[in-house]
Amino acid sequence: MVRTRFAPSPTGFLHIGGARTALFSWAYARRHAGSFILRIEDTDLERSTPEAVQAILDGMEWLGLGYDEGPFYQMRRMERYKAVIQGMLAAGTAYYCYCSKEEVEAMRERQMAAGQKPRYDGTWRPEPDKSLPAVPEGVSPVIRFRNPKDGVVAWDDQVKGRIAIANEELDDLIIARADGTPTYNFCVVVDDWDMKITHVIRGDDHVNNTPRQINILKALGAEVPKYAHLSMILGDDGQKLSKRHGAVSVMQYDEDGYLPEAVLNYLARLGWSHGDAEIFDMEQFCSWFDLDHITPSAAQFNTEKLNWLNAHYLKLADNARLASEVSKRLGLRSIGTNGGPDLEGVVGLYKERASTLNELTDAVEYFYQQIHATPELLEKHLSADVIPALQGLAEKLAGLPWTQEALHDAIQEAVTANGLKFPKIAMPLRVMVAGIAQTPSVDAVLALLGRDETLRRIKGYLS
RNA sequence: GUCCCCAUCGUCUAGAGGCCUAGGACAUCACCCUUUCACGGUGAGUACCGGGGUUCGAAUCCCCGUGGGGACGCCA
Repeated sequence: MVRTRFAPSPTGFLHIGGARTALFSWAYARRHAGSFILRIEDTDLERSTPEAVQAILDGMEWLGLGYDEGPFYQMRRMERYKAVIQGMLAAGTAYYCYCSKEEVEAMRERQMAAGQKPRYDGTWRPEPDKSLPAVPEGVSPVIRFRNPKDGVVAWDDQVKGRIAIANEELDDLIIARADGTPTYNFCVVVDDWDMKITHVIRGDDHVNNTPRQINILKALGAEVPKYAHLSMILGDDGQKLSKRHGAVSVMQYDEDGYLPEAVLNYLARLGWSHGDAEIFDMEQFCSWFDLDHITPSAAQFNTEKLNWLNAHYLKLADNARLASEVSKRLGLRSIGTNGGPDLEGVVGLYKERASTLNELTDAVEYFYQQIHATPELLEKHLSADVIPALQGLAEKLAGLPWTQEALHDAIQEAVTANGLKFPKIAMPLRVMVAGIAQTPSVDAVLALLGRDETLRRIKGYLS
Protein backbone atom coordinates (compact mmCIF):
# COMPACT_ATOMS: atom_id res chain seq x y z
CA MET A 1 0.00 0.00 0.00
CA VAL A 2 1.55 3.25 -1.13
CA ARG A 3 1.29 6.13 1.32
CA THR A 4 2.62 9.56 0.44
CA ARG A 5 2.43 12.85 2.24
CA PHE A 6 2.71 16.54 1.64
CA ALA A 7 4.16 18.27 4.67
CA PRO A 8 4.32 22.03 4.32
CA SER A 9 5.25 24.32 7.13
CA PRO A 10 2.63 27.03 7.54
CA THR A 11 4.88 30.02 7.29
CA GLY A 12 3.42 31.43 4.11
CA PHE A 13 1.18 30.67 1.18
CA LEU A 14 1.31 27.61 -1.03
CA HIS A 15 3.73 28.56 -3.79
CA ILE A 16 4.35 26.95 -7.10
CA GLY A 17 7.13 24.66 -5.89
CA GLY A 18 5.05 23.38 -3.01
CA ALA A 19 2.13 22.91 -5.32
CA ARG A 20 4.17 20.71 -7.62
CA THR A 21 5.46 18.66 -4.71
CA ALA A 22 1.90 18.21 -3.54
CA LEU A 23 0.77 17.33 -7.05
CA PHE A 24 3.44 14.67 -7.50
CA SER A 25 2.79 13.13 -4.10
CA TRP A 26 -0.93 13.15 -4.74
CA ALA A 27 -0.55 11.65 -8.20
CA TYR A 28 1.79 8.96 -7.00
CA ALA A 29 -0.68 7.86 -4.35
CA ARG A 30 -3.51 7.87 -6.83
CA ARG A 31 -1.53 6.00 -9.42
CA HIS A 32 -0.98 3.20 -6.93
CA ALA A 33 -4.38 3.36 -5.31
CA GLY A 34 -2.70 4.45 -2.11
CA SER A 35 -3.28 7.24 0.36
CA PHE A 36 -2.20 10.84 0.22
CA ILE A 37 -1.74 12.48 3.59
CA LEU A 38 -1.59 16.15 4.46
CA ARG A 39 0.53 17.06 7.43
CA ILE A 40 1.13 20.55 8.72
CA GLU A 41 4.60 21.01 10.15
CA ASP A 42 3.93 23.77 12.60
CA THR A 43 6.57 23.22 15.24
CA ASP A 44 8.15 26.57 14.53
CA LEU A 45 5.97 28.64 16.82
CA GLU A 46 7.68 31.84 15.80
CA ARG A 47 6.74 31.64 12.17
CA SER A 48 3.70 29.40 11.89
CA THR A 49 0.34 31.10 11.55
CA PRO A 50 -3.25 29.92 11.21
CA GLU A 51 -3.60 32.21 8.20
CA ALA A 52 -0.83 30.33 6.46
CA VAL A 53 -2.51 27.02 7.27
CA GLN A 54 -5.67 28.34 5.67
CA ALA A 55 -3.77 29.66 2.68
CA ILE A 56 -2.28 26.23 2.07
CA LEU A 57 -5.66 24.56 2.41
CA ASP A 58 -7.16 27.08 0.00
CA GLY A 59 -4.42 26.51 -2.51
CA MET A 60 -4.86 22.75 -2.42
CA GLU A 61 -8.57 23.09 -2.77
CA TRP A 62 -8.33 25.44 -5.73
CA LEU A 63 -6.03 22.97 -7.46
CA GLY A 64 -8.32 20.12 -6.56
CA LEU A 65 -5.69 18.15 -4.69
CA GLY A 66 -7.73 16.29 -2.13
CA TYR A 67 -6.09 14.33 0.67
CA ASP A 68 -7.18 11.00 2.07
CA GLU A 69 -5.95 11.60 5.59
CA GLY A 70 -5.27 14.66 7.65
CA PRO A 71 -4.57 17.41 7.96
CA PHE A 72 -2.43 16.34 10.88
CA TYR A 73 -0.77 19.01 12.97
CA GLN A 74 2.56 18.32 14.58
CA MET A 75 1.85 20.59 17.49
CA ARG A 76 -0.88 18.19 18.53
CA ARG A 77 1.54 15.29 18.59
CA MET A 78 3.94 16.63 21.19
CA GLU A 79 3.29 13.90 23.70
CA ARG A 80 4.15 11.28 21.18
CA TYR A 81 7.44 12.92 20.22
CA LYS A 82 8.43 13.31 23.84
CA ALA A 83 7.67 9.70 24.54
CA VAL A 84 9.86 8.59 21.65
CA ILE A 85 12.66 10.81 22.88
CA GLN A 86 12.44 9.30 26.35
CA GLY A 87 12.75 5.90 24.77
CA MET A 88 15.86 6.97 22.87
CA LEU A 89 17.41 8.43 25.98
CA ALA A 90 16.83 5.15 27.73
CA ALA A 91 18.22 3.20 24.80
CA GLY A 92 21.28 5.40 24.61
CA THR A 93 20.59 6.61 21.07
CA ALA A 94 20.09 10.14 22.35
CA TYR A 95 21.76 12.14 25.08
CA TYR A 96 21.66 15.44 26.93
CA CYS A 97 24.03 18.17 25.82
CA TYR A 98 24.73 21.12 28.07
CA CYS A 99 26.56 23.30 25.59
CA SER A 100 25.11 26.76 25.29
CA LYS A 101 24.08 28.27 21.99
CA GLU A 102 27.06 30.58 22.22
CA GLU A 103 29.51 27.76 22.70
CA VAL A 104 28.12 25.90 19.74
CA GLU A 105 28.26 28.98 17.61
CA ALA A 106 31.85 29.67 18.54
CA MET A 107 32.66 26.08 17.69
CA ARG A 108 31.10 26.51 14.27
CA GLU A 109 33.05 29.63 13.52
CA ARG A 110 36.30 28.05 14.52
CA GLN A 111 35.67 25.09 12.24
CA MET A 112 34.62 27.23 9.31
CA ALA A 113 37.75 29.30 9.69
CA ALA A 114 39.81 26.12 9.67
CA GLY A 115 38.15 25.06 6.42
CA GLN A 116 36.17 22.28 8.00
CA LYS A 117 32.53 21.46 7.81
CA PRO A 118 30.95 22.95 10.92
CA ARG A 119 29.65 20.30 13.25
CA TYR A 120 29.09 19.54 16.90
CA ASP A 121 32.28 18.21 18.48
CA GLY A 122 30.65 15.61 20.69
CA THR A 123 31.61 17.08 24.07
CA TRP A 124 28.59 15.55 25.79
CA ARG A 125 28.37 12.44 23.69
CA PRO A 126 28.67 9.40 25.91
CA GLU A 127 31.31 6.87 24.93
CA PRO A 128 32.28 3.63 26.68
CA ASP A 129 35.53 4.81 28.23
CA LYS A 130 34.85 8.47 28.36
CA SER A 131 34.04 10.59 31.35
CA LEU A 132 31.67 13.42 30.68
CA PRO A 133 32.21 16.97 31.96
CA ALA A 134 30.44 18.00 35.15
CA VAL A 135 26.89 19.06 34.54
CA PRO A 136 26.77 22.84 34.81
CA GLU A 137 24.32 24.53 37.15
CA GLY A 138 21.17 26.09 35.84
CA VAL A 139 21.57 25.05 32.21
CA SER A 140 18.64 23.34 30.56
CA PRO A 141 20.13 20.86 28.16
CA VAL A 142 19.16 20.09 24.59
CA ILE A 143 18.87 16.50 23.50
CA ARG A 144 21.05 15.25 20.69
CA PHE A 145 20.81 12.20 18.54
CA ARG A 146 23.77 9.89 18.85
CA ASN A 147 24.65 9.51 15.20
CA PRO A 148 26.80 6.55 14.17
CA LYS A 149 30.44 7.50 13.79
CA ASP A 150 31.48 5.11 11.08
CA GLY A 151 30.17 3.77 7.85
CA VAL A 152 27.96 5.43 5.32
CA VAL A 153 24.29 6.14 5.03
CA ALA A 154 23.03 5.51 1.55
CA TRP A 155 19.74 5.38 -0.21
CA ASP A 156 18.53 4.98 -3.75
CA ASP A 157 16.89 8.25 -4.42
CA GLN A 158 14.05 7.68 -6.81
CA VAL A 159 14.97 10.79 -8.73
CA LYS A 160 18.68 11.27 -8.26
CA GLY A 161 19.92 7.75 -8.01
CA ARG A 162 22.13 6.39 -5.29
CA ILE A 163 23.37 8.92 -2.79
CA ALA A 164 25.84 7.93 -0.12
CA ILE A 165 27.12 10.06 2.69
CA ALA A 166 29.79 9.17 5.22
CA ASN A 167 28.56 9.24 8.79
CA GLU A 168 31.72 11.13 9.49
CA GLU A 169 30.15 14.07 7.74
CA LEU A 170 27.15 14.06 10.02
CA ASP A 171 27.10 15.41 13.52
CA ASP A 172 24.86 14.74 16.47
CA LEU A 173 21.90 16.87 15.63
CA ILE A 174 19.60 18.36 18.21
CA ILE A 175 16.28 16.55 18.39
CA ALA A 176 14.84 18.49 21.31
CA ARG A 177 15.42 22.11 22.18
CA ALA A 178 16.31 23.37 25.63
CA ASP A 179 12.64 24.04 26.22
CA GLY A 180 11.85 20.44 25.47
CA THR A 181 10.15 20.89 22.12
CA PRO A 182 11.28 18.50 19.41
CA THR A 183 12.88 19.77 16.24
CA TYR A 184 11.96 19.29 12.62
CA ASN A 185 14.21 16.43 11.63
CA PHE A 186 12.97 14.44 14.55
CA CYS A 187 9.26 15.13 14.13
CA VAL A 188 9.43 14.22 10.47
CA VAL A 189 10.95 10.90 11.31
CA VAL A 190 8.40 10.03 13.95
CA ASP A 191 5.53 11.15 11.75
CA ASP A 192 6.69 9.32 8.66
CA TRP A 193 7.13 6.29 10.82
CA ASP A 194 3.78 6.53 12.63
CA MET A 195 1.93 7.39 9.47
CA LYS A 196 3.55 4.51 7.65
CA ILE A 197 4.72 6.68 4.80
CA THR A 198 6.18 4.54 2.03
CA HIS A 199 7.35 7.25 -0.34
CA VAL A 200 8.68 10.59 0.72
CA ILE A 201 8.41 12.96 -2.22
CA ARG A 202 9.76 16.36 -1.31
CA GLY A 203 11.97 19.24 -2.33
CA ASP A 204 15.58 18.88 -3.14
CA ASP A 205 16.53 21.09 -0.20
CA HIS A 206 15.89 18.10 2.04
CA VAL A 207 18.57 15.89 0.53
CA ASN A 208 20.94 16.85 3.30
CA ASN A 209 18.42 15.94 5.95
CA THR A 210 17.80 12.52 4.54
CA PRO A 211 20.87 10.72 5.91
CA ARG A 212 20.17 12.08 9.38
CA GLN A 213 16.58 11.01 9.19
CA ILE A 214 17.53 7.57 7.99
CA ASN A 215 19.90 7.17 10.92
CA ILE A 216 17.21 8.14 13.38
CA LEU A 217 14.75 5.82 11.72
CA LYS A 218 17.25 3.01 12.04
CA ALA A 219 17.92 3.84 15.67
CA LEU A 220 14.20 3.56 16.21
CA GLY A 221 14.02 0.26 14.40
CA ALA A 222 11.65 1.78 11.89
CA GLU A 223 11.40 0.90 8.26
CA VAL A 224 13.06 3.42 5.94
CA PRO A 225 10.73 4.80 3.28
CA LYS A 226 11.75 5.44 -0.30
CA TYR A 227 12.83 8.97 -1.04
CA ALA A 228 12.31 11.05 -4.15
CA HIS A 229 13.86 14.50 -4.15
CA LEU A 230 12.45 17.00 -6.59
CA SER A 231 14.67 19.70 -7.97
CA MET A 232 13.83 23.30 -7.57
CA ILE A 233 11.68 25.42 -9.77
CA LEU A 234 13.44 28.59 -10.87
CA GLY A 235 11.68 31.81 -11.73
CA ASP A 236 10.93 32.95 -15.26
CA ASP A 237 14.25 34.79 -15.19
CA GLY A 238 16.24 31.74 -14.15
CA GLN A 239 16.67 33.05 -10.64
CA LYS A 240 15.83 31.22 -7.50
CA LEU A 241 12.32 31.82 -6.25
CA SER A 242 12.12 33.40 -2.83
CA LYS A 243 9.74 35.49 -0.80
CA ARG A 244 11.64 38.49 -1.96
CA HIS A 245 11.88 37.43 -5.55
CA GLY A 246 9.16 35.98 -7.71
CA ALA A 247 7.55 33.45 -5.40
CA VAL A 248 3.82 33.85 -5.61
CA SER A 249 0.89 32.06 -4.11
CA VAL A 250 -0.94 29.60 -6.35
CA MET A 251 -3.98 31.71 -5.57
CA GLN A 252 -2.30 34.51 -7.44
CA TYR A 253 -2.72 32.42 -10.57
CA ASP A 254 -6.41 32.31 -9.89
CA GLU A 255 -6.43 36.05 -9.57
CA ASP A 256 -4.40 36.44 -12.73
CA GLY A 257 -6.96 34.49 -14.69
CA TYR A 258 -5.47 31.03 -14.94
CA LEU A 259 -7.58 27.91 -14.80
CA PRO A 260 -6.54 25.31 -12.22
CA GLU A 261 -6.44 22.58 -14.85
CA ALA A 262 -3.95 24.62 -16.87
CA VAL A 263 -1.72 25.24 -13.86
CA LEU A 264 -1.87 21.55 -12.97
CA ASN A 265 -1.05 20.44 -16.50
CA TYR A 266 1.80 22.92 -16.64
CA LEU A 267 3.22 21.83 -13.32
CA ALA A 268 2.95 18.19 -14.25
CA ARG A 269 5.23 18.81 -17.23
CA LEU A 270 7.72 20.81 -15.24
CA GLY A 271 10.24 18.19 -14.28
CA TRP A 272 8.31 15.18 -15.43
CA SER A 273 7.46 13.86 -18.84
CA HIS A 274 5.66 11.10 -20.61
CA GLY A 275 7.22 10.94 -24.05
CA ASP A 276 5.87 13.75 -26.18
CA ALA A 277 2.66 14.21 -24.21
CA GLU A 278 2.02 17.87 -23.47
CA ILE A 279 -1.68 18.24 -22.93
CA PHE A 280 -3.47 15.89 -20.59
CA ASP A 281 -5.93 15.98 -17.73
CA MET A 282 -5.34 14.78 -14.21
CA GLU A 283 -6.94 11.43 -14.74
CA GLN A 284 -4.55 10.77 -17.55
CA PHE A 285 -1.68 12.16 -15.52
CA CYS A 286 -2.42 9.92 -12.58
CA SER A 287 -2.48 6.88 -14.79
CA TRP A 288 0.93 7.77 -16.21
CA PHE A 289 2.77 9.31 -13.32
CA ASP A 290 5.92 7.59 -12.20
CA LEU A 291 9.08 8.53 -10.39
CA ASP A 292 11.34 7.26 -13.17
CA HIS A 293 10.60 10.12 -15.46
CA ILE A 294 11.26 12.97 -13.10
CA THR A 295 14.19 15.12 -14.20
CA PRO A 296 16.94 15.55 -11.67
CA SER A 297 17.86 19.04 -12.80
CA ALA A 298 16.22 22.31 -11.85
CA ALA A 299 13.50 23.68 -14.09
CA GLN A 300 12.82 27.24 -15.07
CA PHE A 301 9.25 28.39 -14.93
CA ASN A 302 7.96 29.60 -18.28
CA THR A 303 4.91 31.81 -18.20
CA GLU A 304 4.59 31.74 -21.99
CA LYS A 305 3.97 28.05 -21.96
CA LEU A 306 1.54 28.32 -19.09
CA ASN A 307 -0.30 30.92 -21.15
CA TRP A 308 -0.48 28.56 -24.08
CA LEU A 309 -1.92 25.81 -21.94
CA ASN A 310 -4.33 28.19 -20.31
CA ALA A 311 -5.52 29.36 -23.72
CA HIS A 312 -6.08 25.76 -24.62
CA TYR A 313 -8.17 25.04 -21.54
CA LEU A 314 -10.09 28.27 -22.01
CA LYS A 315 -11.22 27.00 -25.40
CA LEU A 316 -12.38 23.80 -23.80
CA ALA A 317 -14.16 25.39 -20.86
CA ASP A 318 -17.90 25.67 -21.08
CA ASN A 319 -19.44 29.05 -21.54
CA ALA A 320 -21.43 29.10 -18.32
CA ARG A 321 -18.29 28.60 -16.26
CA LEU A 322 -16.39 31.27 -18.17
CA ALA A 323 -19.33 33.64 -17.94
CA SER A 324 -19.37 33.31 -14.20
CA GLU A 325 -15.61 33.93 -13.95
CA VAL A 326 -15.76 36.91 -16.27
CA SER A 327 -18.81 38.32 -14.53
CA LYS A 328 -16.94 38.17 -11.23
CA ARG A 329 -14.02 40.02 -12.78
CA LEU A 330 -16.22 42.63 -14.41
CA GLY A 331 -17.86 43.12 -11.03
CA LEU A 332 -14.46 43.90 -9.56
CA ARG A 333 -14.31 46.72 -12.09
CA SER A 334 -17.79 47.82 -11.12
CA ILE A 335 -19.24 46.75 -14.42
CA GLY A 336 -22.53 44.93 -14.25
CA THR A 337 -23.79 42.52 -16.89
CA ASN A 338 -27.47 42.43 -16.01
CA GLY A 339 -29.63 43.63 -18.85
CA GLY A 340 -26.61 43.64 -21.15
CA PRO A 341 -25.75 41.23 -23.94
CA ASP A 342 -25.85 37.54 -23.16
CA LEU A 343 -22.55 36.95 -21.36
CA GLU A 344 -22.37 33.28 -22.22
CA GLY A 345 -22.70 34.13 -25.87
CA VAL A 346 -20.12 36.87 -25.55
CA VAL A 347 -17.49 34.69 -23.86
CA GLY A 348 -18.28 31.96 -26.36
CA LEU A 349 -17.38 34.34 -29.13
CA TYR A 350 -14.19 35.44 -27.42
CA LYS A 351 -12.80 32.43 -25.60
CA GLU A 352 -10.63 31.31 -28.51
CA ARG A 353 -8.89 34.64 -28.54
CA ALA A 354 -7.75 35.00 -24.96
CA SER A 355 -5.07 33.27 -22.97
CA THR A 356 -6.28 34.22 -19.52
CA LEU A 357 -9.61 35.01 -17.92
CA ASN A 358 -8.38 38.51 -17.32
CA GLU A 359 -7.62 38.97 -20.99
CA LEU A 360 -11.02 37.58 -21.78
CA THR A 361 -12.55 40.07 -19.40
CA ASP A 362 -10.63 42.92 -21.01
CA ALA A 363 -11.74 41.84 -24.45
CA VAL A 364 -15.37 41.62 -23.54
CA GLU A 365 -15.67 44.70 -21.43
CA TYR A 366 -16.94 46.94 -24.23
CA PHE A 367 -20.16 44.98 -24.48
CA TYR A 368 -21.14 46.25 -21.05
CA GLN A 369 -19.46 49.60 -20.98
CA GLN A 370 -18.87 51.45 -24.19
CA ILE A 371 -15.32 52.17 -25.16
CA HIS A 372 -14.94 55.23 -27.35
CA ALA A 373 -12.68 55.12 -30.34
CA THR A 374 -9.62 57.33 -30.40
CA PRO A 375 -9.47 60.19 -32.92
CA GLU A 376 -6.68 58.36 -34.75
CA LEU A 377 -8.84 55.30 -35.24
CA LEU A 378 -11.79 57.35 -36.40
CA GLU A 379 -9.66 59.22 -38.83
CA LYS A 380 -8.28 56.03 -40.23
CA HIS A 381 -11.54 54.12 -40.63
CA LEU A 382 -14.40 56.56 -40.56
CA SER A 383 -13.47 58.61 -43.59
CA ALA A 384 -15.94 61.03 -45.08
CA ASP A 385 -16.44 58.93 -48.20
CA VAL A 386 -17.96 55.99 -46.32
CA ILE A 387 -20.25 57.95 -44.04
CA PRO A 388 -23.19 58.04 -46.46
CA ALA A 389 -22.97 54.28 -46.93
CA LEU A 390 -22.86 53.80 -43.16
CA GLN A 391 -25.84 56.04 -42.64
CA GLY A 392 -27.79 54.06 -45.20
CA LEU A 393 -26.78 50.85 -43.45
CA ALA A 394 -27.82 52.21 -40.07
CA GLU A 395 -31.27 52.91 -41.37
CA LYS A 396 -31.53 49.40 -42.69
CA LEU A 397 -30.42 47.92 -39.41
CA ALA A 398 -33.30 49.60 -37.62
CA GLY A 399 -35.77 47.31 -39.31
CA LEU A 400 -33.74 44.17 -39.66
CA PRO A 401 -34.38 40.80 -38.03
CA TRP A 402 -31.49 40.80 -35.52
CA THR A 403 -29.53 37.70 -36.48
CA GLN A 404 -25.93 37.29 -37.49
CA GLU A 405 -26.99 36.08 -40.95
CA ALA A 406 -29.29 39.01 -41.59
CA LEU A 407 -26.63 41.40 -40.33
CA HIS A 408 -24.05 39.86 -42.56
CA ASP A 409 -26.33 40.15 -45.58
CA ALA A 410 -27.14 43.76 -44.79
CA ILE A 411 -23.46 44.67 -44.54
CA GLN A 412 -22.72 42.80 -47.73
CA GLU A 413 -25.48 44.68 -49.48
CA ALA A 414 -24.10 48.01 -48.36
CA VAL A 415 -20.70 46.94 -49.59
CA THR A 416 -21.99 45.93 -53.01
CA ALA A 417 -24.38 48.83 -53.45
CA ASN A 418 -21.59 51.31 -52.85
CA GLY A 419 -18.99 49.47 -54.88
CA LEU A 420 -16.68 49.01 -51.89
CA LYS A 421 -14.52 46.30 -50.39
CA PHE A 422 -15.89 44.53 -47.32
CA PRO A 423 -13.45 45.98 -44.78
CA LYS A 424 -14.33 49.47 -45.93
CA ILE A 425 -17.67 49.04 -44.18
CA ALA A 426 -16.76 46.46 -41.56
CA MET A 427 -13.88 48.41 -40.07
CA PRO A 428 -15.72 51.63 -39.27
CA LEU A 429 -18.59 49.60 -37.88
CA ARG A 430 -16.22 47.72 -35.66
CA VAL A 431 -14.51 50.86 -34.47
CA MET A 432 -17.78 52.62 -33.67
CA VAL A 433 -19.25 49.71 -31.84
CA ALA A 434 -16.20 48.31 -30.05
CA GLY A 435 -13.96 51.34 -29.88
CA ILE A 436 -11.06 49.28 -31.19
CA ALA A 437 -10.06 47.84 -34.55
CA GLN A 438 -9.77 44.18 -33.51
CA THR A 439 -12.84 42.11 -32.81
CA PRO A 440 -14.29 38.86 -34.02
CA SER A 441 -16.46 38.91 -37.10
CA VAL A 442 -18.34 42.20 -36.94
CA ASP A 443 -21.74 40.69 -37.69
CA ALA A 444 -21.34 38.33 -34.75
CA VAL A 445 -20.42 41.24 -32.51
CA LEU A 446 -23.47 43.25 -33.59
CA ALA A 447 -25.73 40.26 -33.15
CA LEU A 448 -24.67 39.95 -29.53
CA LEU A 449 -24.57 43.64 -28.76
CA GLY A 450 -28.21 44.02 -29.71
CA ARG A 451 -30.07 46.41 -31.95
CA ASP A 452 -30.65 49.29 -29.55
CA GLU A 453 -27.13 49.49 -28.24
CA THR A 454 -25.63 49.03 -31.71
CA LEU A 455 -27.68 51.82 -33.20
CA ARG A 456 -27.08 54.05 -30.22
CA ARG A 457 -23.32 53.69 -30.57
CA ILE A 458 -23.32 54.11 -34.34
CA LYS A 459 -25.49 57.18 -34.25
CA GLY A 460 -23.25 58.71 -31.65
CA TYR A 461 -20.52 58.80 -34.27
CA LEU A 462 -22.52 59.50 -37.40
CA SER A 463 -24.51 62.48 -36.21
C1' G B 1 35.53 26.67 3.35
C1' U B 2 33.35 21.47 3.73
C1' C B 3 29.72 18.01 1.93
C1' C B 4 25.91 16.87 -1.61
C1' C B 5 23.41 17.52 -6.26
C1' C B 6 22.85 19.10 -11.40
C1' A B 7 24.43 19.96 -16.81
C1' U B 8 20.48 18.19 -24.58
C1' C B 9 17.59 24.08 -28.77
C1' G B 10 16.19 30.88 -25.52
C1' U B 11 12.61 27.68 -22.21
C1' C B 12 10.16 22.73 -20.74
C1' U B 13 11.79 18.18 -22.30
C1' A B 14 12.46 12.92 -25.38
C1' G B 15 16.73 10.02 -25.16
C1' A B 16 18.54 3.61 -20.51
C1' G B 17 25.51 2.29 -26.27
C1' G B 18 23.90 1.55 -32.56
C1' C B 19 16.71 3.29 -34.12
C1' C B 20 20.13 10.36 -33.40
C1' U B 21 22.12 13.62 -40.17
C1' A B 22 19.31 14.28 -31.83
C1' G B 23 12.52 13.95 -31.62
C1' G B 24 8.25 16.86 -29.44
C1' A B 25 6.25 21.37 -27.12
C1' C B 26 6.39 26.80 -25.80
C1' A B 27 8.55 31.09 -27.78
C1' U B 28 10.62 33.31 -32.50
C1' C B 29 10.38 33.94 -37.91
C1' A B 30 7.99 32.97 -42.78
C1' C B 31 3.88 31.46 -45.56
C1' C B 32 -1.41 29.97 -45.83
C1' C B 33 -6.41 30.95 -44.02
C1' U B 34 -9.06 35.81 -43.45
C1' U B 35 -13.77 41.01 -42.63
C1' U B 36 -9.51 43.59 -38.69
C1' C B 37 -7.06 41.06 -34.67
C1' A B 38 -6.65 36.48 -32.88
C1' C B 39 -7.43 31.16 -33.48
C1' G B 40 -5.99 27.39 -36.74
C1' G B 41 -2.74 25.07 -40.60
C1' U B 42 2.13 24.43 -42.98
C1' G B 43 7.22 25.23 -42.80
C1' A B 44 12.11 27.23 -41.04
C1' G B 45 16.18 28.36 -37.76
C1' U B 46 18.10 26.93 -32.99
C1' A B 47 20.90 22.23 -28.55
C1' C B 48 24.06 17.12 -26.60
C1' C B 49 29.32 22.57 -21.34
C1' G B 50 34.93 21.29 -22.24
C1' G B 51 38.78 17.57 -22.13
C1' G B 52 40.27 12.76 -21.56
C1' G B 53 39.10 7.61 -21.41
C1' U B 54 35.98 2.65 -22.10
C1' U B 55 33.93 0.55 -26.73
C1' C B 56 33.76 -1.77 -33.37
C1' G B 57 30.38 2.33 -31.93
C1' A B 58 28.75 7.38 -26.76
C1' A B 59 24.03 12.62 -25.97
C1' U B 60 23.83 7.96 -23.36
C1' C B 61 29.11 4.53 -19.26
C1' C B 62 33.84 6.24 -16.27
C1' C B 63 37.41 10.17 -14.76
C1' C B 64 38.97 15.25 -14.56
C1' G B 65 37.80 20.24 -15.37
C1' U B 66 34.29 24.28 -15.86
C1' G B 67 29.76 26.33 -14.77
C1' G B 68 25.23 26.39 -11.86
C1' G B 69 22.51 25.04 -7.47
C1' G B 70 21.64 23.20 -2.53
C1' A B 71 23.01 22.18 2.52
C1' C B 72 26.03 23.11 6.66
C1' G B 73 20.36 26.24 12.79
C1' C B 74 18.00 24.96 19.82
C1' C B 75 14.10 26.95 10.95
C1' A B 76 11.23 23.79 8.34
